[in-house]
Amino acid sequence: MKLKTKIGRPRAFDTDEALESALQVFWRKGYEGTSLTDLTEAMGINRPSLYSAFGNKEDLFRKALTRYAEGSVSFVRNALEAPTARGVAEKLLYGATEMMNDPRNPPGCLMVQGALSCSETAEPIRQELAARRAAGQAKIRERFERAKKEGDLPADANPADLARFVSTVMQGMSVQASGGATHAELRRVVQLALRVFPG
Amino acid sequence: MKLKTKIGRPRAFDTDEALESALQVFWRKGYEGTSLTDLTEAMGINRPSLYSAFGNKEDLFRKALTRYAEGSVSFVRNALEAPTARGVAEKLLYGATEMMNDPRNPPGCLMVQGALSCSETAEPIRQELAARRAAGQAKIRERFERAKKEGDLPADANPADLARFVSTVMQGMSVQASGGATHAELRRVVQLALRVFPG
DNA sequence: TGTTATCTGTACTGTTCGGTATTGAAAGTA
DNA sequence: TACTTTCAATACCGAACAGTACAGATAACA
Repeated sequence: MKLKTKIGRPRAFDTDEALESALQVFWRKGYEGTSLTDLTEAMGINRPSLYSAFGNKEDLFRKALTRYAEGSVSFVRNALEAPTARGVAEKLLYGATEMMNDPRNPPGCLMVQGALSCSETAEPIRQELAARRAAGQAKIRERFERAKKEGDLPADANPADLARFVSTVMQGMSVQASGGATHAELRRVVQLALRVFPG
Repeated sequence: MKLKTKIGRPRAFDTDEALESALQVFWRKGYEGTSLTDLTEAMGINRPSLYSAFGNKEDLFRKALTRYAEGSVSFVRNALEAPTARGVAEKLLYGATEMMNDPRNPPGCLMVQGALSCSETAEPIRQELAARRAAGQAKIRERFERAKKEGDLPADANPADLARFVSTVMQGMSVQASGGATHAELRRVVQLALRVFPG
């Protein structure tokens, strides 16, 4: 669908780079805190170029969010493949500390920082973020259910509760990082959280 | 200073009720997501009345925040007086579950939901919230330091880390509540978090 | 070398934002 | 009753918001 005839004036900017710049701005300021002027300045393009390449502000945010999920958050996929439930939790939580304190990016997690509370007009974005968080948590729960079947988690363990616990800690870490918590501080939080897991 | 002569037309609205209404709106929509129109409609007063009684939007938010800290968050003060570190953690975390799921209020915690990410103009509010969260965490740390001296926490315990852990879980719970987590679900998260505390 | 399709840049749209000038109403004081 | 003080309500301000019309520029195609 991008393979149409190449007739006409070619695009003068790299859409991938522009999307990455937009992602950075949304990550730092949140959906509502970001203006189109913020975006066009960071992306180095004009408004009509932005609209023709990405649709409107909401479309652009969703595209940036997808890029984020497939980029910075890809560590989650690997974490879920760890051999034990404790290993999964370790990789998730330590992975989160690195992601949320990467000096190349704003602190915290876009799925938390993007739109926790907002006006009615941004409500669809808020819900999209909540749905993505819930989907991630469900993936963790499924992994823990498997771990329980495999005897890797004790028989009295509750996979849903453990998944929610891990999610809650990661989301709290986003708030902490946004408030200036250092990488070392978050790692010590993770060490404590991991006491909940056998192994 | 409110006891000046009562000359002149008296105020036609209850400032306390109006402030409570403003708090509810800020709590639900966040600082930037709330417009002056949202506020005046909820408070049942006109703009000039709002400005004369509360100053500008930022002043009003700070007043609402103080009301919040002295009202809904007052359970923290009681929690810190529990006899043991574990008791403190229990009261903090279970208190948070009730506060964040009180059907009379929006879900979550205003100090988290108010302004996690925002534009430059709201940056002072963002920092105020971060400072208040840090102050609360410091209070918990001091309480845990005392517990360690009293032998109530083991000698190898790190009060600062434990305080950050409890804060992190509470902040994560705010995100969870904002996403629709139920009271029972949050209570089970708390049960897991409390495994970190001896007793 | 035209023609056509697409992009870029300027300048603009209507709307909403936070904040205020102004006028008239309502109370206490004399 | 006349006066002073304070509040309430309308109507407005300039600025910023998301989004777009339009004209000029640049490429592939015939």
